[in-house]
Amino acid sequence: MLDERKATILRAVVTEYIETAQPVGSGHVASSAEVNVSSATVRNDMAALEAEGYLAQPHTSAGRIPTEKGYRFFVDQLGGPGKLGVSESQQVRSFFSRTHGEMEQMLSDTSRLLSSLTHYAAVVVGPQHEVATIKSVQLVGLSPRLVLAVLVLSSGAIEKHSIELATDTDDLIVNAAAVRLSTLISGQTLASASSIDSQSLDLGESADVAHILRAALAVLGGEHRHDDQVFIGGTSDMVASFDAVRTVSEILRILEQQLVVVSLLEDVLDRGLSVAIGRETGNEALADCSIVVAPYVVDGETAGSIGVLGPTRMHYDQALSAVAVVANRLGRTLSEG
Amino acid sequence: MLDERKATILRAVVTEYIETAQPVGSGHVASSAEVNVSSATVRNDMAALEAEGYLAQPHTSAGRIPTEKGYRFFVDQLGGPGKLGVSESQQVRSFFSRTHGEMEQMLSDTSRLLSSLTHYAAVVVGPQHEVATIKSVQLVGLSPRLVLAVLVLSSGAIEKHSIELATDTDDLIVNAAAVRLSTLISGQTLASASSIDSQSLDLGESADVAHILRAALAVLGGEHRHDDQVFIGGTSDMVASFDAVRTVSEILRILEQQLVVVSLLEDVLDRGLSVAIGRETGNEALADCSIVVAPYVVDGETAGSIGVLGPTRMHYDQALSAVAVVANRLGRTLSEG
DNA sequence: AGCTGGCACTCTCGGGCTTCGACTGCTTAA
DNA sequence: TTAAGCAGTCGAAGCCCGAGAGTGCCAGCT
Repeated sequence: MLDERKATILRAVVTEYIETAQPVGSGHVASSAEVNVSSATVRNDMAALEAEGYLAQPHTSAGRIPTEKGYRFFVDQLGGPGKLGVSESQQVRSFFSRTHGEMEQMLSDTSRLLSSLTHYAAVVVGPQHEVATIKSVQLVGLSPRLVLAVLVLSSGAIEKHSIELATDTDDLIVNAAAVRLSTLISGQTLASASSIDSQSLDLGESADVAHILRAALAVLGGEHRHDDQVFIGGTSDMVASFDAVRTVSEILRILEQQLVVVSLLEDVLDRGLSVAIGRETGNEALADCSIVVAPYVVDGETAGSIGVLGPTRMHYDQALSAVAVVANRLGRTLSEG
Repeated sequence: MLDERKATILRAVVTEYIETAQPVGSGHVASSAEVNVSSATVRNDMAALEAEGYLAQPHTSAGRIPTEKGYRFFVDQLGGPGKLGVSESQQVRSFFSRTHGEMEQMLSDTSRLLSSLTHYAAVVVGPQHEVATIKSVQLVGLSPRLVLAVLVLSSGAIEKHSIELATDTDDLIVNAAAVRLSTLISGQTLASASSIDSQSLDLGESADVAHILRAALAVLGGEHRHDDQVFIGGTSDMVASFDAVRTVSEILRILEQQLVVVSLLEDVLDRGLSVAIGRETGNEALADCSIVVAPYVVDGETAGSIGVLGPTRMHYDQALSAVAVVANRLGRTLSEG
């Protein structure tokens, strides 16, 4: 599609623009190291690249800036993540050697790590609970009509659900229900636990206990995917890449809607991409943003995803490497635990 | 200190400036409803107000803008929070009638409510755990050397701590330790639980069980205040009040450090204030910001605090009312549960 | 045929200049 | 003590102009 020289010129324009945020002219390209032709030749090729939709001109007699198609070509021909710089990979190593236990804390710290590596906003989506099995379940009565169910999953995650009862209860009943519930669902996955037929268990229970059990199972079934854990860090870094407060505000609004963020990342992965550029993100408010995303694998299963959100003119190579390395290490660390 | 007319003029300047973000001149003040003197008289008084430090001039022949001292006077003479508008108080009522159970979710939603009421960033600091008693404690073995301790507090909050062991263990030992631990600390406060002398319990335990118990108690003691729960919402709204991306980035950096935010709010409360203006916040990066904060009371005890963070030219009356009303309702709702 | 140098043209950006208008401060009179 | 008037100040906006950066195209060279 693009001959070698045009590809080189396009590459040069993109890297230069990412660096300077200024439209880049034929002169700069011609004087760059990889290009050995005169500026006039570059001009001709740049005109062709513009005609084909890879570049755009903010106005006549200004330099060119890459279009989304231009960035897309640039990213595609990058061909996968490169290596991390020494200080960065040092930082990653020391982070993962230091980190331990406490999943929630770890994921939150990971988002901080990723944003500090890339200087963009980092998003870490916690493991799906569907594959994890229930390690332990506990019911705690907080008030006569309010019971808290606390589940500990094999992944180390904790789920809590409050159960509101129609009638008063007491600790004895709650404990009886807890024991029964524990034998019913321990060792199962959340999905299979929530599909237990609550009709089948009325036999042999007191009405009160059965009442609580049914309410508990209903609650487990109800909230399925609702509580993906999402950790977002480094928004202040990312903000510095933009110059209109208006844009910043819109982007922050997106990031505040965690459900949107999660589906954003998963959409991108579903489409088999690791980078979504501008409108490719599927969100008009992110027209000036790109997303770099990677899944992480725990015990052979894709568990969650991590990503960074930055301006379309982001340092794709660095972001790709950072995301890839961190996803890899995070998966491995979670697998051990 | 200030005669009535000067106070009125100052009030007019502040409200006008809050509305328009433009320096306000003597003409505007003179034509405002509450002032019945000519612009020349206003000019004289404004010059005096400037000399006394309530107003400042960006440059000669521009209008005046309030200084921090000016805002301070304005806020003080406001004399406590006023009433909320009808649509806002409607919103609050419907929120608190809808909300129920699940504390974490409730606090997070509260921060959303508060930011939607004020259009500034809202901070909600969860109840301190120190006063709450331990309702239930559970130990779950995740791997041979990793045990998760899950505490349910009377407030409905959940604390989890991972415990790393020096030697392998198994479920039998963990369960024995859990039973023992439960009898030891159930019903106590976190503070008193963590002060249990771990020497006194070696008797009558197997070495393995004692090992876990000691580790568990150590962990409880260690992290004391560390995990205040903080919920921040509405940053995108607040951002829109500023016009320099630079400023925005610095403010976001502060908000990302949750520990800083918590101590910021508590500092203000400790000084007996409900509003901190500009540098009064004690943070140079927040020189252009003000904080409005209120504690909330659960079961007669001050449990936590909520606040909003906005530009110094914020709508103090609205913010004060919103914070006061929400703090009040939140405390009452948490007291019932 | 393809590349290059040259040239005319376009358009932004910044400086300098002027005008306009919004203020102020001061002086004077009621 | 207040009001009115007046001169003075300074930023904002508009305008012009020159400089500079870039472009497109053409003619000539390899």
